[in-house]
Amino acid sequence: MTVREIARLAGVSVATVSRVYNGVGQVAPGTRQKVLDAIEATGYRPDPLGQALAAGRYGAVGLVFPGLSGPYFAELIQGFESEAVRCRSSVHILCTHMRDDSESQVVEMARRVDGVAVLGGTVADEAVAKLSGLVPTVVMAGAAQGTATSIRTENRGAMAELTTHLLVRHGLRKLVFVGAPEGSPDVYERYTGFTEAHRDLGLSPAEPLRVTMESHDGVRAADRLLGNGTRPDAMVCANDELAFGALIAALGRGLRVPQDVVLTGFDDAPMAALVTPPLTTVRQPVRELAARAAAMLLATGREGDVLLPTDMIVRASCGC
Amino acid sequence: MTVREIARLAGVSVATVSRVYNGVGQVAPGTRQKVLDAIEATGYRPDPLGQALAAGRYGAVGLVFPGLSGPYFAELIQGFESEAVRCRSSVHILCTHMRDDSESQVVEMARRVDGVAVLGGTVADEAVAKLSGLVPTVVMAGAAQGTATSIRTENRGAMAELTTHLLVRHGLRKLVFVGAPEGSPDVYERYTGFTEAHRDLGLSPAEPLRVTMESHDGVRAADRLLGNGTRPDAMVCANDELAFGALIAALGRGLRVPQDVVLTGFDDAPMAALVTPPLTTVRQPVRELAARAAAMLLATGREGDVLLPTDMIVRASCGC
DNA sequence: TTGAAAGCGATACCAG
DNA sequence: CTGGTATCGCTTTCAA
Repeated sequence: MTVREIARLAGVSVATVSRVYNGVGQVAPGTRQKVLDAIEATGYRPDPLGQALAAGRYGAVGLVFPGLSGPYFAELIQGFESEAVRCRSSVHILCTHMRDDSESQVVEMARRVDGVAVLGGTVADEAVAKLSGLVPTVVMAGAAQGTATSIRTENRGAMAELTTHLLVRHGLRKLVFVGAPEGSPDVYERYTGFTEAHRDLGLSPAEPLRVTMESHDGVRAADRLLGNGTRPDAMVCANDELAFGALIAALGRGLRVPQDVVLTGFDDAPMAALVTPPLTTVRQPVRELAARAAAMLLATGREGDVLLPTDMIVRASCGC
Repeated sequence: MTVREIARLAGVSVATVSRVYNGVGQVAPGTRQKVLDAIEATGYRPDPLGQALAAGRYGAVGLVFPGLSGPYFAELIQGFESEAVRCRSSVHILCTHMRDDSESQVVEMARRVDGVAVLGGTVADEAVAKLSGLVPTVVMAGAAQGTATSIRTENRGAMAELTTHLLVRHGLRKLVFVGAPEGSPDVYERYTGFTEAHRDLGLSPAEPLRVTMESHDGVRAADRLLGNGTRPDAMVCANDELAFGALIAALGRGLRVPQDVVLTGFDDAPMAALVTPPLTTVRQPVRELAARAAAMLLATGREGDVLLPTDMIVRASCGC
């Protein structure tokens, strides 16, 4: 079914079909009805390709992230997708993980979409800057580059608050940050909050235990940290997944949480409240972050950089 | 940059530019070089939209799934995406979760891609049949409908083997299947294997504990099952995530696994080998499943239905 | 109010 | 070996 078919069926020109379908311009009621009947009878829907070519718009937005695992990415993708679909836009995804030619692929993607949202730390800053010259771009959970805008959550302050809580309220001293600050802007900011809290109290923070962000990495981290005699007072994990892994490993060794070792996370994943002991963590609105990123891409008026608030959630795993 | 620009720059016709760029037909070396120079100088890359319109192909494939979380979906998406990108195709995603108009959205997606892979149980069978009339379709982890093909893993046999192991090798009797058979073809098949194993031994299986598939559901399931006096011998979880949640909940109550309660999973997620005790489960090639689904969509010769093998992985959580 | 026709960007056939 | 031109499906002037 093409416009021409419908035009033939309704005995009008393609221009009129287009006008009726899109509800623009003036069309006589009788003519309009003939066209609507033809559309109804055939179930005609315009080919998105033709529309895109004519309009110079693609009706699609892109989402770029490194790889994915755990509830964080699940929320991110679903938040983004929901908003995009609501705006009648389709969603392209690109996982760059472990691929060396990711920059060219991102640029390639940019040619097929009306805007791209990229997760901070996924591609090089220069690539983001370049991308932003091609198509509206928003960096999620990272810093804007070029003409891109950014949307992020308050990581640093929340982690500083959490760390201070451990240091002051619980009097802990041997804290180890679990996560790689170099891995992503998010983790970098969290680690910055961690060190700031120490410095503010005249303490010097330990080196972070650099691991990736999946729960099995938390298991390994706990095995390294809790195995020998120099066990830390607390493992301050860069996300909840790590904390869950660490929790399983700690319990598996017969250690008690929080008595023998304190554990904290970040994200407030659904399971955080359900594990024993419930996890002290920081809630961040990931779904909203992604949804707003999509909205920023699709909206006409461009918003500036956005910072979403986070909340420290104190449960029992810190000793409270 | 359009073909016309390049043609003008190189002093040739658009036809020649197209020939050079696509490496088809005969072009004189000198002419070829002029075109290549112009392409090089401008960084020209043909607009995918124009190509799609001319070729009647979109250079994109679609992936449809309910919602997502956990390692299963991570593997699925990444496997699909990797193969699609390898075949120079872009990836559209659609999450139907909790959306009532998913059928029309799937059809809408079908109009923008060269093929659609849908996860079994995501949309109604009739919708899949309809879809398969529109565009090449493959059902992952589910039954084919209409002209769609399917690719799945051997769920039933593996679960029957695992259940038999529990029943015969460990002499357990009170087994509870955790998962909703109605939720997806995958879980249905697993439950079928579970019941078959019972019947083969003249036993009658208990009703399944119907829960969704995320780890926090495993926590809740364990709380329900392990709380009162009628604790089962084993929780046979429909996937590893549920088992992890159940493990955390069990350990949190001071129960020992496998002495007090046996736990098994399905998927062999990375963490399965790392938890304490290591999880007895079934390994299924999710990544390969998804990659082959993408390949089936993109390949010229259509494959028939595919069944991928699974492996029972016996670790310590079953009592071995 | 309507239609003819010019794009949008690329491919491919048919002459030359 | 090369160029002109029709074509893909749609939108949008411009005239009538």
